[in-house]
Amino acid sequence: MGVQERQQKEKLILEASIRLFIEKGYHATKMEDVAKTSKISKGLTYFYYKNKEDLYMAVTKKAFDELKDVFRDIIKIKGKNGLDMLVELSNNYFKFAKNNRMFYEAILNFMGLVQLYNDEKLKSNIDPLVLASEHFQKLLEVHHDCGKIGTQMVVHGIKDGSIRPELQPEATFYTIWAMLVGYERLLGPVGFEGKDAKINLETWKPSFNRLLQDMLKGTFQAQKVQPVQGSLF
Amino acid sequence: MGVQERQQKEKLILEASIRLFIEKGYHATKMEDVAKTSKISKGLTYFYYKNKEDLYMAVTKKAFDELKDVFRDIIKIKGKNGLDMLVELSNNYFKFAKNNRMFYEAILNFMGLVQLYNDEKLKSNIDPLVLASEHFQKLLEVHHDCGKIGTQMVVHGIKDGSIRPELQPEATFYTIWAMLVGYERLLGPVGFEGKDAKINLETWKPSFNRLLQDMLKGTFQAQKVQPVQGSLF
DNA sequence: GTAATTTTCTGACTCGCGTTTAATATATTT
DNA sequence: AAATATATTAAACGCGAGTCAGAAAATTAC
Repeated sequence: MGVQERQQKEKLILEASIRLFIEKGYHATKMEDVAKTSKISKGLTYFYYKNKEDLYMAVTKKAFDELKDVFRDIIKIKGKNGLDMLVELSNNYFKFAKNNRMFYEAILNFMGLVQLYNDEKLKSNIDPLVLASEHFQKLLEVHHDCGKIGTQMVVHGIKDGSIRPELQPEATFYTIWAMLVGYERLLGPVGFEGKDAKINLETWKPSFNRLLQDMLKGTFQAQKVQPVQGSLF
Repeated sequence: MGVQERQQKEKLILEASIRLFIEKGYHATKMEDVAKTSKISKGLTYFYYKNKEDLYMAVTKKAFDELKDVFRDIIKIKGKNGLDMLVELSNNYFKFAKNNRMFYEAILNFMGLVQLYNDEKLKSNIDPLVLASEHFQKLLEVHHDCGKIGTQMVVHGIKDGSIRPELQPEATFYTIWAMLVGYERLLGPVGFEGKDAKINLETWKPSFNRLLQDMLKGTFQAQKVQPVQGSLF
């Protein structure tokens, strides 16, 4: 069995687990389910993946690769200025999170993992097999790739005049990304703010977009934000 | 045993589990550890809490209450304009996340839970005992409280002229909160961006602060962001 | 072409741990 | 003090992640 065949088998298991994780979630998916769906024995899954978390890391890698595609798809479009690219990225980022919830959850989980990793005291809380896994390092790289692509968009924007020139591109992009991460996370609770709340899913989005763009452009028209029609995304 | 005594016993178990969760993390903490630390039998913990997740929800409630205190401590200070309050909130929010990592992790976990809750298809993935728990509803309320306090800060800022008046206070505050959530989450990976990265923990923070304030004030001085001395927070 | 050796694969087994339960002690009511 | 309700325990259950001894298949050696 060459490298080729081994990778194909790994892919089979990976795809089975992705299907199951999407369907029932990580915890409800049993290793035996994964084995059955992959039409192999339970023991064999442990031949290809160190343990369940290692498998999840492989899923996370797949997830992050797909997210990276979202970034790449936008930067390769010609005839869009930098700011518009970032607005488009913002929309597609939210679409991605909505339509690939399990994947996005995995990405966020990874970010949390890195938090632990950076803290010498908490590093030991991470499954050592995960740390030893090839995926962990790769994931850091893909994350960095996304950062680089996004930063390019800001650079574009500064060059074409759609973004104010005094901004440091990398820090600016990561701040935008931060807004996207946080907005997506807060959507849930905001969806609940009934009664005395003046905000809801329909009204927040346009305000959010305006603030994001104002921050980058720095040219304010003192006009009211107009609510959008229909549902979001 | 009156309500009083029961609550005291619950508190004992809660405090034991908080200590253990901080020390070893949720998964590494066994229900028997909680029982031993509380000096009761394992079975009895299930008399006071429905299951481990229910206990974790109680911990989350405590966590969110503490976060709410961070919000309240700032709004009650006199002689600060709205913008300065929000800058201070931002600093203290990050401090809170750093110094109470387990608590903050619990809060983020809750936000993820609400995401599932809002999705009819994924609602069933949530432990039904958690949904039935008194804590779940209470957590939504505390979240809302935080939103209200933060919104008040924006309202202050608009009144005292430190924040541009055309902004919708609630949407604006939630956007700020989104920035905080996302910044904190991205800190981990950014801490890794070595080699060709021009950003690191020291350089991002001041840029982030500038962008946040620019967004709110809308008065740009076209000056370079100056790096801060020393470590962050 | 077959024996020796390595690699792939299986399914029964172990073991830890969350949760349940039957039995007991303690408190409360009548 | 008997009857009832509440608090508490220890043992047992059940599930599922991970292991392991050995079978099957492929590869190499002669």
